Amino acid sequence: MPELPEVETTRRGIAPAVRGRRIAGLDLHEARLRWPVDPSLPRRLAGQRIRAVERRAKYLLLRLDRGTLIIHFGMSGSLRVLPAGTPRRPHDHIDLRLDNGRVLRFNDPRRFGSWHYTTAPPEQHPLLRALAPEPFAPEFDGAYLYRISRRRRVAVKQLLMNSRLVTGIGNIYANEALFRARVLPWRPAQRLKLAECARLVRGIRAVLNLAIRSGGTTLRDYVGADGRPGYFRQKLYVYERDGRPCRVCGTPIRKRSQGQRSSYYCPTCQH
DNA sequence: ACTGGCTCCTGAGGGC
DNA sequence: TGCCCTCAGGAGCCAG
Repeated sequence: MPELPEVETTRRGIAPAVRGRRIAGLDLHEARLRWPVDPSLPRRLAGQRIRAVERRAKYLLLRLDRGTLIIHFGMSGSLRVLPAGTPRRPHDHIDLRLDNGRVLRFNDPRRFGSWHYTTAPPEQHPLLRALAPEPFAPEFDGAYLYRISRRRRVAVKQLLMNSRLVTGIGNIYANEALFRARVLPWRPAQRLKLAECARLVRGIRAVLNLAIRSGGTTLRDYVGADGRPGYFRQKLYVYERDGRPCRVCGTPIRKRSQGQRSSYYCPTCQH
């Protein structure tokens, strides 16, 4: 799923229902996620209050009294707020029961998601330690992108999807940001001009902002905290639009395989 | 130090 | 209808 806009939409959706609540219990129905979920989680979390709901890159962070829950949605994960006692559906793996009669329920058909708990500062956790700056942080600018792309031969699209270099971007938003910056996805990173890097930063921020405002992009599994899909899909310029006319110039959008993933581009607008 | 390929898993959709 | 193949919002890990 879940690139930055979907995680952020979930964060905003669940925050009002969970912030300040006490954890009544955790039901672990399926621990075989990307990494096995710690079976002592129920004991360790019970009774703690949820102090804040934050996001780092594509990770959702629940700040508790004595530690932090670090949740990742993988390719197909989602988190919903439901009334206690709502019958479980297929792939509902974890329930975080709250003291207000609600349950925070994690569903993930492909089980690429993860749940970790740490009592150390979360930024020191191995999964978060090496992450690049947030796309909206001041230090993430054209000069930054230009600097990290020197000497790298990888295609610019791969660079955008490398979380040690750029965070929050997956296949959908990489394609969309490249279209907005008018840069072809397979351009070697080291050949980018400073002006193109600046356009990419603007394109990344614009597409992420708009997607957040639309509640994210739903292709298959993703739903927000209220169970409703995101509707940014209708505003996509290139992703899964091959054969259809470019919204800017009318040229048919093309699709090409790049590193085990699909790239979509306008052969006229992008160079 | 980079880079590309493989891997985990389930489900949907297309071709025959 | 059913079977087989390909592909899908991620990203850690490994060999070269």
